[in-house]
Amino acid sequence: MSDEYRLAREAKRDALIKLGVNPYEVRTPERELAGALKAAFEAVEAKVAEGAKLEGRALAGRVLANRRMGKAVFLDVYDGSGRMQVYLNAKGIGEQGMAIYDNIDLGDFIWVKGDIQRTRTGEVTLFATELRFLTKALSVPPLPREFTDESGNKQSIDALTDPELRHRKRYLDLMVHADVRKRFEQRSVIVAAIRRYLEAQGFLEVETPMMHPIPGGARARPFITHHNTLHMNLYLRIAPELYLKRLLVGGFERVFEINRNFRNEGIDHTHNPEFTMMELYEAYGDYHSMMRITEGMIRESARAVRAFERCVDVSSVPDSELVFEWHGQQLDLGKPFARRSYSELLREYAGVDLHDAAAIKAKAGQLGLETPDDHYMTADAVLEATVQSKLVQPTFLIDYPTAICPLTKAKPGDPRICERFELFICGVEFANAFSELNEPVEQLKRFTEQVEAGLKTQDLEAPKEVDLDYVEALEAGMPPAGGLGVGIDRLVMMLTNTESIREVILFPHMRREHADATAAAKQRAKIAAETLADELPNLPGGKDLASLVEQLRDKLA
RNA sequence: GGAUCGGUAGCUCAAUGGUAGAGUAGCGGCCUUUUAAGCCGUGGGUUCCGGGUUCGAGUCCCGGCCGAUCCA
Repeated sequence: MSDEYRLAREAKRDALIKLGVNPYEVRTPERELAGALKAAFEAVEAKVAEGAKLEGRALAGRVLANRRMGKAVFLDVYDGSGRMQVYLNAKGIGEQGMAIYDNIDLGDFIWVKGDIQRTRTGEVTLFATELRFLTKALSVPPLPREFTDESGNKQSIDALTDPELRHRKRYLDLMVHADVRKRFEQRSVIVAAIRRYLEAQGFLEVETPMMHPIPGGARARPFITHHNTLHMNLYLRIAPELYLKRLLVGGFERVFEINRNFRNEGIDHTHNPEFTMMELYEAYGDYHSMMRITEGMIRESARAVRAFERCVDVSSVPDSELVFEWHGQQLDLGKPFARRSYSELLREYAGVDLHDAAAIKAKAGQLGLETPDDHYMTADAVLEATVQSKLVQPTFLIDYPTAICPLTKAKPGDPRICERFELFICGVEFANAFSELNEPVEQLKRFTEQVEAGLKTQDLEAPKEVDLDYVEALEAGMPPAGGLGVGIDRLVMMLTNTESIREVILFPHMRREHADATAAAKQRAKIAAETLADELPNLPGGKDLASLVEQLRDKLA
């Protein structure tokens, strides 16, 4: 029978109730962390020659190992700080206590109190004089095993190695993999370091809408959602950019936001449909100040990770210690980042002049690239194919062609080139920044061209509509400014030497398990029918159609 | 979107087209300082789903679902 485990645990749960024990206890008596108890014990030990002892200390946590030695028992209890061994016997906790013990399974939570001493084998152990049951686990935790094989090598059998299971049931992954927990702690350390860095420079953290009436600020297909009572479609944001710049118009001079963006594109080891982006805007700044901030922010994040790894103070980590390994490369984040111009690198690696449309087209053909019917978009494809992977050490790729940067100010003296950079490390884009375009007339022109070009070429990623409200905001006057976006997930990947974005996102997107293609299609059709039924009555002449849709909806239901 | 690989006990994995197994976890027993505890005994399966070939399919074929890797 497949649920014998569950039945056994349910029986123990019921036995606990019979003993007068609540298997889902409400309150936990005072307790200390395993790590703190060990440290305290070792401090006592340092002063006492023999028989060091800490009396009457309590611990709470999850039981993940149970070694019964006849009438004595050793449990491994884990809390947020780590592991502590607990010793139980009838002499310590009484027959009643041992009766409770008989109903403990791996995965359950308990509270114990007693004296801390070393065992004969030298392990710091809590010899329990009191045992309380806290929480029953009805399923078996996947347990990692370590053992020594025939040839004497230490081997470990990892529980839960299947990435699918690990991601779908992240709670189990976290429960049994200390390194996974650590990676997410590092993520938090990185985000905290960024906040600290920006706040120290006078940036204000703000929150702007996640649901946009017109998606903008990036080239990407949006997710569409619907507001029922407003009878309008909304888009999950693809970038916060246009809202943050409205704040510069309003008078905030330094703002940033760390939050999710949503892009309706494929999923692979570097793309998750929702990902975390840091965007900031600095009034009176430009792309030079953005380079300074980008470099400083990444360096401070790196320093924070090093300090966390070594359990030392952040300020004690020198720049020379900021070498990180990623994709098998040694990356020196302590040294100043290189700056190379777009046209220079294109000439160096592709052998073509950025402004020579014919040469670019020929090169693209030679590389077998799908060429959009657009000079500078083709140039960008050529650059991506020839240059990008060569940029291993941190490199600012600067001075982009204006034609592919609708939100960027042109360089004084050359309208074909604009003040934008992207930061590449190991061939991966880490940051995107520019001197922000703040001329409303020019902005309207570029937006309009972008929409028209997108319609003409059926470009799904191009904007479908001009955000006139944003242009109107610029008419009120936005100060000259620099803006910057940094992908947080990628930064965490680099600083934790991780190859897949799914390993740095707690709950990466997964398809539904046991999905049925037919049922899913029916579901989508049903949603479409309901939306239509909702919308049609509001259209002139829509009433007749609405009744047809009602029939359709009933059939699908 | 394409190619390749994978899905077997709670977990980690075996199984030439011929009775689906092992370790661990579970259950029962012995053992009051163990730590992969040990020893004895014992239960546990929709082999991802649906078809097909075959006397016979975990295995071969087709379709689907869910992943992984590489490519676009």
